[in-house]
Amino acid sequence: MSVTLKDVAALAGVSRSAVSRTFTEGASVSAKTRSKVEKAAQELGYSPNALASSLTTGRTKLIGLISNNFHNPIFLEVFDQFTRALQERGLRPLIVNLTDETEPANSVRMLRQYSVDAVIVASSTLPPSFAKAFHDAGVPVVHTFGRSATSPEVHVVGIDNVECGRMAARELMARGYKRVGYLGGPKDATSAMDRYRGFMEEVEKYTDLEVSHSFADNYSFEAGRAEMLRLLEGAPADGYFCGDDILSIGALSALSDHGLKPGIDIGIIGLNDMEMSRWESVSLTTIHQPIKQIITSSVDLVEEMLKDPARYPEARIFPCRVIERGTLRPRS
Amino acid sequence: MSVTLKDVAALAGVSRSAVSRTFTEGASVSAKTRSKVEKAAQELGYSPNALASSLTTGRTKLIGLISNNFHNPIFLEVFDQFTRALQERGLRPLIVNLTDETEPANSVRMLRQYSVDAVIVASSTLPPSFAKAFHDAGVPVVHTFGRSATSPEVHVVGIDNVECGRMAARELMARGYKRVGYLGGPKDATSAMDRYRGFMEEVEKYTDLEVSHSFADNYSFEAGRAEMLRLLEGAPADGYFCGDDILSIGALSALSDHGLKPGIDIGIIGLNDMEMSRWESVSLTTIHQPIKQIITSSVDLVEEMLKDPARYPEARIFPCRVIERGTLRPRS
DNA sequence: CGCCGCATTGCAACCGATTGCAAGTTTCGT
DNA sequence: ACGAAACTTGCAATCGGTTGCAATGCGGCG
Repeated sequence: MSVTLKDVAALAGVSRSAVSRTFTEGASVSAKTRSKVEKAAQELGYSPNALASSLTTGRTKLIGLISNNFHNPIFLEVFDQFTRALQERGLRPLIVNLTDETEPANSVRMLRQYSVDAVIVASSTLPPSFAKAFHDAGVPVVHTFGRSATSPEVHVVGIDNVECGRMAARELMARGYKRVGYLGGPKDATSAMDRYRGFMEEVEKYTDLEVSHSFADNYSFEAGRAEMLRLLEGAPADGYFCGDDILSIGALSALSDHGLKPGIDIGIIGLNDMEMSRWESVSLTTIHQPIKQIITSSVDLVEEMLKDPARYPEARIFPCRVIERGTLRPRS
Repeated sequence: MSVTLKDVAALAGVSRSAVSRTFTEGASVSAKTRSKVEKAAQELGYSPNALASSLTTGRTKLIGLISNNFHNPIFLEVFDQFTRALQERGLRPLIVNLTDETEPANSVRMLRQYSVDAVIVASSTLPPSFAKAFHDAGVPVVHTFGRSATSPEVHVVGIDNVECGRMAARELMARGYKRVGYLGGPKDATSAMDRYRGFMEEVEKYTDLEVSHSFADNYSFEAGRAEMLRLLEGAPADGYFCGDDILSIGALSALSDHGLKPGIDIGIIGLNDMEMSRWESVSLTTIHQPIKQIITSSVDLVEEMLKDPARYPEARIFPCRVIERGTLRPRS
């Protein structure tokens, strides 16, 4: 079928080893043999079989990329960045779509069958135990957007969600909101709970605040919208921290249904600063998360793990900052 | 390092062949050996190395998934569908992000190195020659969202873009628009040109129309918005066919900047019917493209190619229909 | 009881590459 | 010109599995 090492060796009149060596960095081949081999390879249209070589080298350059969030537009940006960053380093993303599945067992088995060199868990909702399962199975793993910890069990790259919760609370208070609410992602999402914790921690320092909270079914426009519509049925707060931009945008849509103006009637602050939040018609005040750096850093970390698999687990936490646009009233 | 066939064979006290056979469908093994092997495998946590076996079987179950569109939110839906459909069939998507690259040579070489069983080119902008390059290299390929043709050189699954152009034109005319415009994707995108062709074909049948056209830099919100802003500087048309929903949404944002109401001051019809188009604040009248069926059908086709690689190229074209929402005035 | 046929099993070659080792060839200093 | 050091090169084993083939064992039948 396809042309192999042997064919090239035969045509070039050298041994298979010689061919192999001309295609591996830093092997000992004379200029003469090399050129003979290259000519033959050219002629036959040969390119080495990466999987066969992985058998002996133990490296496939395949990286499992796992996610469970295919409804939040931010993930298009995330995939774009990840796939490019990996490609630039000669690594290949093998995607696992985890929708409707929370058990790691299947993914672990599957990715081990394909001998991935490492795994990236790109999810802000999965618990640390998920990534841990790969670690336990001997597969190097980094959990991007994962729950940060002072002594992580696996590599984590992301933000301090608790601190973001505090930051949002402080921002609402600085603008004089007195009836504040947290509208978070699903209760089983670690990010939703961490942001909630930070938010509550901060608002509880004050006694003149009326605090409420609720959780959307998932991180999506529809869920954010539905939850805000529900809140508007009763007595809503006047300032909300929505745990994610796409929830915020859903919530904004609900406000608009009720003829309420964001930033005037009700304040909203999001988290992520995704592309859409900058759109004129949205203009969402939000907490910026440095996605690009997080992803670059994650892939850096993957490379370092490949060099030293026993590397001690590390948490890389990036600072966030508030981006002021139009959905909160001015600071008082 | 990891546990292999040999380890299991040793523990179970059988030959390596026996172990291999218990893990391959329909091989001849007695119940007794099978259970011995299964017990040993269980104990050692063995799972077969898919890549090693691919060496002899010639099947990796790896499918290259190539795209160059990571800025259009519709592609999040596309990736979701593709990855799930492939997984359900036991196939693994190996992603290639083609941003800023139009030459197939690199992708072909890379995917051949990884011995993918087949390739899916998911792009409405790449020319047929791109997919053809895989075919020529002996890699089965299906071009999803590709340019349809009566005698395709490779398998194509998608819609008839020319017909969609006509459909949009008819729709604008049925609603009494007289100064009509096409605001398409980039000029080098096959879909943009095909839609343009159909649109012009239809409007040129009438002499009482004033027709204009322009092309955005790419299929993105920003590009659609920028192009519409530019048009609004001069004398805009009163009814536009935007070659894609995300362009439409960008254009809507531009209208809103100028205080213009879609459906009242200027009509807009898009194409795709992506999730966002249904959002209240958008409510885009658009041409629905049956994404899910297209993707399922593409993956079906991949499976059939695996069975019969010499399969004769086929075009599977799905019908589209207009979804009426709020950005065109009522039919007159 | 003997023979036949079938299911099961292990041997060994092979898939496409890499690599340690030893033999052969250069290169270079003196 | 000679010998040692440094390169090159091919052989053969190996990576983790698969599979054709021949050998083995078994049951069943006459």
